[in-house]
Amino acid sequence: MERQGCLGDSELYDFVSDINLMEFHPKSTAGPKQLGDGAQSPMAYRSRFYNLSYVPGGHRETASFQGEHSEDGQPLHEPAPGDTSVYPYSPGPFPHTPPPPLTHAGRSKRRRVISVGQRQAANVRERKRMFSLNEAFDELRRKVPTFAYEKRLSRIETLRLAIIYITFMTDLLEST
DNA sequence: TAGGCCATCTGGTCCT
DNA sequence: AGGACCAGATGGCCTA
Repeated sequence: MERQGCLGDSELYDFVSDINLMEFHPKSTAGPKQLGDGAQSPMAYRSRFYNLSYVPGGHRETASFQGEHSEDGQPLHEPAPGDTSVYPYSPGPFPHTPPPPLTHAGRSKRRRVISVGQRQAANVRERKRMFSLNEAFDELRRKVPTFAYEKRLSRIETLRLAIIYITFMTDLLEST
């Protein structure tokens, strides 16, 4: 696993040490107060601080975009020209499809009826959009400094660490 | 086994 | 009209 970020060990050490002084208490209950009880290294402390676990080799790859294919491996396409089949309302087990709000005339407001093909095309676009979002997260992960053994940062951890990193670098610039 | 994280689906809303 | 964006719901995978 490659080292993320571009700081040298000493700089990283300083950065990590500086984090200790910042008021940032993510979800973890293991805050700075636990620094003395067994957190010998800044790495160990930092892991506690961010509620990150030491998982040697622990890494989960971001799922790659598999292209426009349905679950059964069939490629998904844009809706066929003649496809006028309407996507059924509340089709799946999802209870998050409440009945549309009714107007006084009893008709749904701005109800947008789409075909099965359009729904599938929208799903494909959404997957592409999320894939692109994850690519941006991966790029950000490579920019923020982490330790080699450290578990892959989650998205929320990446964002929070990036905020701290930017704050740290800004303070560093202003102090020089 | 519970909780965290993530991929995916879906409908609503906004914008072009 | 249709695409982009968003948030809620769900299920799978993984770890403690």
